[in-house]
Amino acid sequence: MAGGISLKELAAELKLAPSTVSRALNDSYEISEATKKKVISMAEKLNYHANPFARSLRENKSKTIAVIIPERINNFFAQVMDGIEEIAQEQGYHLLVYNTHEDVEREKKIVNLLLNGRADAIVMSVTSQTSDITHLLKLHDRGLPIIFFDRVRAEIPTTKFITNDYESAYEGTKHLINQGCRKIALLTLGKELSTTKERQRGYNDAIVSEGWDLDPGLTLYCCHDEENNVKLIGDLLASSNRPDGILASVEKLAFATYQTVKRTELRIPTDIKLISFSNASVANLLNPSLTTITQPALSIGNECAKLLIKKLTKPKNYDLLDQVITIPSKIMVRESTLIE
Amino acid sequence: MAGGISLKELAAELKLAPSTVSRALNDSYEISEATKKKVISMAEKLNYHANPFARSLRENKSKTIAVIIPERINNFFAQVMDGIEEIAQEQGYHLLVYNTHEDVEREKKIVNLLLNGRADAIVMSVTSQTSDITHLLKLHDRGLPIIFFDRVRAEIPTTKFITNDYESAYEGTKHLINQGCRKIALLTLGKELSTTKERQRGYNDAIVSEGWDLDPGLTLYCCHDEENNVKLIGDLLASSNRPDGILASVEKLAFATYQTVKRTELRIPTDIKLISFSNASVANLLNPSLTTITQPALSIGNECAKLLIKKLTKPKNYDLLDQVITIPSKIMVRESTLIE
DNA sequence: TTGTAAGCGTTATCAA
DNA sequence: TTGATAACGCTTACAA
Repeated sequence: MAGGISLKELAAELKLAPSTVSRALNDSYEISEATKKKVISMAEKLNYHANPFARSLRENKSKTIAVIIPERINNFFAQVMDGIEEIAQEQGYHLLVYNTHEDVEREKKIVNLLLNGRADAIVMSVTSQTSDITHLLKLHDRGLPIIFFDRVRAEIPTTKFITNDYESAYEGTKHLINQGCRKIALLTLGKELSTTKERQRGYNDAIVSEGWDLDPGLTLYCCHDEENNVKLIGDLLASSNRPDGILASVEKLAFATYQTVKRTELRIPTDIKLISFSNASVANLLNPSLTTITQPALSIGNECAKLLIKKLTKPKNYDLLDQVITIPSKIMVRESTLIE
Repeated sequence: MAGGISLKELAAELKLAPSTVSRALNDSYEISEATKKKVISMAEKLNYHANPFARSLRENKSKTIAVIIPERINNFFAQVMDGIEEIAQEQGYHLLVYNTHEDVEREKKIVNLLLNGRADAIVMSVTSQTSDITHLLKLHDRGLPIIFFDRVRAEIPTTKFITNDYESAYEGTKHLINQGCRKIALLTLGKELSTTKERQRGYNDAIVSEGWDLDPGLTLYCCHDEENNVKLIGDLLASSNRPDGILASVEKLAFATYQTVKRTELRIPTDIKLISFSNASVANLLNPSLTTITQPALSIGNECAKLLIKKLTKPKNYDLLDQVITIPSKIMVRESTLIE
C-alpha cells in the first residue's frame, strides 16, 4: 500500500551492495565517510525509510512498549501515560496502548495478544476485577519484561512502582478524624486490588488507633459503573449508618459522591467531609473544592519507562528485580474537609 | 529474548510442512478438518504464537493504527481514543498512540516516524501550532491512509470527522446574549486551527447578527500553558474592556477561567457568564456548574475507526473520499450561564 | 489435501 | 572498505 523504496533499490541506485548501504545508514565504523555521505544523501533524496518489520524480525525487537491501563478517563492514568511517553519518545520507543475498562476478560485477551512479541515489554496496572493471574504469570514466564505500577501483583517477581498507599490512607483518615469526623466510610474498588488492600489497611489502622470499632458496613466496594456507584453511595447516605466522613480510593468515586450528595439535603463539608485519591486538576474548582491525596503520576510513568528501557537496551546491567519502589503521594487540603 | 516456538518448529513437531501448518492455522479451505484440529491443538499445547513482524513483513500490513492527539488530559480526546479503541479491539487492530502536547515540532517528528509504514493508517487531530503542513502532505502522498478529526486540514484530500463548530459557537454565543450578556469574549487556541476558525465565525456572526461591532480585543488566543492563560484572562478581566460573557473554545480554557475568576472579586454567573466546549463529566460539579457544548467524542472515535478499518480491509469498496462528515454537538445549559 | 520453494526487507557473517 | 550470502518467520504460488 504505502509504497516506499527498499534497501535493495536504494543500493541499486547507488551501485552499491545492500549490505554496504545498510552499514552506512547504521553509521558502521567499517564504512568510509565518503560513501556514508553519498548513501545518506541519496537515502534522503529518495525518501528511504527502513522497514521496521524487517528490522524487528531480524533483530528480534520492536522498539515498542505496551501499556495496559484500566481506565483512560482518569487523570492519574493519563498522567502516568504522559510520563511513560515522555521517556519513550526520547529513546525512540513507540507505545502500544490498551484500555481494559476494568474488565478482566479484556485484560486477558490483551495480554494473550501480547504473547506473540509484538511489544518488547509491558507496563501495566491491573483491573479491579483481576483475581486469577495465570494470564500475567504466562507473560512473565515467557520472558517478557513486565513492570507493574500502582495496582500491582506481588506474585509476579518483577519491579513494581507504587505510592505509599498505607500511609496516605492512614493520614487521610486521620485528617478526617482531626476535622471532627466520627464515622468514616471507605469507598473503594475490587477487594483483590493491591491498592485497595493497602488503603484499607491504612484506613483500618487509623480507625483502630482511635480505639474505635471497625464497621464493615462502612467499606463500600464500588465498580466501574457510575450509576451503580451513585446508587450504592446513596443507600449508605440514606441509611441509619450515615457516615460523616468519606475516604474515596479513586477519583471517580469522589465525583460519584458529589453527584450523590447533590441529590440529597446533605452538604459537603458540613454534613460529610470528603477526601479522595485524585490527580484531577479541577479538584480546586469543585463545589466545594476537593481535598486530595495526589499521586506522583508523572514520576511513576517516567521511572517505569526509564527502568524498562534500560533493561531493554542493557539487559546485562539492569534487571527487573522483584522489588517494590515507593514514591510518596501528597495530601492537598481543600474545602471538602474544612471544619465549618 | 521472549523465546517462542516458530512455525517451522511447530511443523516439525507435527511432521508436517510449514506451509500446511500455516494454512491450517489460517483456516484455509484446502486443509482437512482432521489436520486442522491436530495442528490447532498442538499449537495450543506448545504455546505457539505467530510472529507479527514476519507476518507484517510478508503481508505488508501491521494491523496497527497510529493515533496522534494534541493532549491526553482532555476528556474530548480521551473519549475519542476510547471510541477508536472500541472498534479497533473488536477488529483485531492495535493502537499506537502519540501525544504531541500541542507542539508542532513533536508532531513533525512523530509523523516522520510513521513514514516507514509502522502503522497501516493514521487518525489525527493537529496541534494548535500547526501552520505549515508539508509533513502531513508527505504522509498522504506516500499513500498512507489518514483521517482527521476535530482539528482538520482541508488541504489534505481525505475524510474528516468534525462537529458543527460554526453552529455550536453561534448558538453558544446567542445563548450568552439571551442570558443578558452584552460584551462577549472568545477564548481560543491557535489561529490556524480549523476549529478556531469555525468557532470564531460562529461567534462573530452571532455578535454581528445583533447589530453589534466586533471587538478584536475580545478574542483571546491562548496557549498550552495554564499559567500563561490565567495571566491572559486575568488581564482581560482587569481591563476596562471586561466582558460579561465568555465562550471558551476548549475545556481547559474554561478551567483557566474559573481559576482566574477565583482570584478576583468577580463571580460566575453574576458578573460573567461562561459557556465552554467541553466533554468533562465533572462539568456539573464545578462551582458553579458549567454550561457546555459537548461533542460526540465517542461516536467520532467509532466512525474514524470504522471507516479506516473498512478502507484497510476492503480497499476496493471504500475510499477515504475528500469529504467532511459532521456530527453535531449538544449544548447542556447549567449554572454558569444562569440569569440571577 | 499436502509439500517445495521463493520472497518480504533487513542485518550479520564471512570472504574479497 | 566493500560485496555475496544466509537467515529472521511467515505466506503463497506452484508442484505433487
